[in-house]
Amino acid sequence: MICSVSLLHVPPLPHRASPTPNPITHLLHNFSSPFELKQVHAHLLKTNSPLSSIPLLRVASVCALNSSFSYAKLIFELVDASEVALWNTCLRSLAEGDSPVDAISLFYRLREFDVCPDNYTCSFVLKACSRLLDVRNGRIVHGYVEKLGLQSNMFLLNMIVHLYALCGEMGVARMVFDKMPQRDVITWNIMIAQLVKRGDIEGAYKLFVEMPERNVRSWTSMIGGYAQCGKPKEAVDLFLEMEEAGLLPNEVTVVAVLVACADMGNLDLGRRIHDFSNRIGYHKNIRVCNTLIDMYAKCGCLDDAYRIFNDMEERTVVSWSAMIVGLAAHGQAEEALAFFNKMINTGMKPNAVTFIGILHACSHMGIVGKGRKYFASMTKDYGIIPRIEHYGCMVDLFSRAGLLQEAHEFIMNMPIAPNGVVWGALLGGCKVHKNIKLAEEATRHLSELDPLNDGYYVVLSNIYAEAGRWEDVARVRRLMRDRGVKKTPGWSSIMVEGMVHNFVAGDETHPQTEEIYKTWEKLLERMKLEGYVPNTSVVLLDMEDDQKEKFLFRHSEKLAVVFGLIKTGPGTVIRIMKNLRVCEDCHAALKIISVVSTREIVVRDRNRFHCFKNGSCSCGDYW
DNA sequence: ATAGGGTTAG
Repeated sequence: MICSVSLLHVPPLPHRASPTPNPITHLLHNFSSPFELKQVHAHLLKTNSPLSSIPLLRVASVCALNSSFSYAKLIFELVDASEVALWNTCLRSLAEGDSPVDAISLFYRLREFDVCPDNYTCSFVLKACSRLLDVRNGRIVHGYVEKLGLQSNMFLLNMIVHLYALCGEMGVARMVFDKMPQRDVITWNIMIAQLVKRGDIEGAYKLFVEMPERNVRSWTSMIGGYAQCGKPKEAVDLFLEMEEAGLLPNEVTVVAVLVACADMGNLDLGRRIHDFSNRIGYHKNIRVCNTLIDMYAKCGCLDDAYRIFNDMEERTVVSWSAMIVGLAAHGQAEEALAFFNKMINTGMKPNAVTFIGILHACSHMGIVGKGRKYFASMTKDYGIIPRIEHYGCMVDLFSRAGLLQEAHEFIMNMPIAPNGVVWGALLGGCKVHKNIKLAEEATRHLSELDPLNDGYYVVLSNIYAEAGRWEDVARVRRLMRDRGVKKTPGWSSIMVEGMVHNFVAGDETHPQTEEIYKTWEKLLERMKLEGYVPNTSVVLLDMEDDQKEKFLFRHSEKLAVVFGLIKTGPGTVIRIMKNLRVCEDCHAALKIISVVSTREIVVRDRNRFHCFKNGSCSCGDYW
């Protein structure tokens, strides 16, 4: 009996669609026991089927794994190829199939029956270990690699380093890495990517600097790492450096740098990457488009986000969710919900993030009833178990709407432990709706859950200040000092001609400070004619009103807007980024500025967008 | 034969 070698490459393929639903054919390709094999065998004899219809390697694998090892060997005698090579092919299909454990079992049987593993054998078993995160067997295979004298095979050592790192054994990975007589780019890249994944961006950067040569993947890992850990500036700088070095970004690089652009609101670079992607063809890539949607939405350009979404030939749940989350952040609740309906109608299944967007939209527009409905529907209709984020949205929804008691009860009845964000949402509602008692309750939990977050102390002291309880304000201040908590200084930034200009309150460091304040004075006169009245109650210091006005007029977002008016031509949209939330006075001022300057002003707040146009804001003053 | 990618509440 001779069989054609092409048979060797018939994979087990449990998924293979059989044109004729013949149960025997099906069994032949999917059997997993010698008993089933006998049935097949009997059938083949009866029908006199050609031998070429038999997937020999699968037969051998199943036999070997089911204590008919010698039978398996017999099969291999029929084939004109070396025995190890045949076993290696079996191992590979097992390692890459949906039962990698079998590859490991087969490996041990090979040893039992004196089949000597070679470098390929080891590579496939290591692959199986990686897929299973099985470091125990990995260690054993590592031992064999050394015993077989393969300890200088870079392929294998790379896989071993990768395996240890994947399984969280960074120390061992590092030791193997350090001991390697030679390393290639991949060795370094494996270490860098794994360090980044474990959040050790500094460790990764050290290796990145140290490595003798870097390829696109090395750069991409670092850029992605910085983008992910909230250091978008570093990510962008590295990206520019990479371009300088003459390397061409790939799709993954583009995604990574776009995430950074989104985070820091760097629209200029984001647009440039978009152009580049269109030129080079990356715009056909779904992930690139999803990230572009998010980038544009986070940079305040919903129209552009929508254009990307619209032009996509294929969309995933992420594309839809990115749009919904973006619309929610812009306060366009109705549109967000309309999007959700369209999404459902196209048969797309929403996920947990989709609902974060939906609930976010409801809470920002105060549509409590709908929020409740969606929260219930999420589990009932889509089987999604609410996560802490969803509970946070609900507490925010109730709190903003003034349903503070309900919010409190909701927290007490949560099936999972509330975190700082959840109590923080209640605290925020307490400030808007002036409820000192519940604010104090929230604060009690917050000083346990998130004692170093300055924001909560600030809100509480603001609540006291508004009520004129200055001795309590002083007490909170003391508490902050005792705990070493410092108030984050507010800043606003604006990008002009590719340069970021940053302003803090009362800023006098900007080279054009004088011009800015002069322009502000002139602007202020026109604003007052339009009905602007400074709202000094937002200045929570115990002082005279004219003093307060001085503080008020030097808020960073006002300075940034004035600078934008000076530096950009008529009709240009002014885009501001802010690290905290917009104060009530600035909010009122920006509405009026949008009228007297006939400009659109988009402010990205700590957690949403305000789009000021013709005297009103997209948030509908509910924020 | 060996290395990666997006959306997330305040």
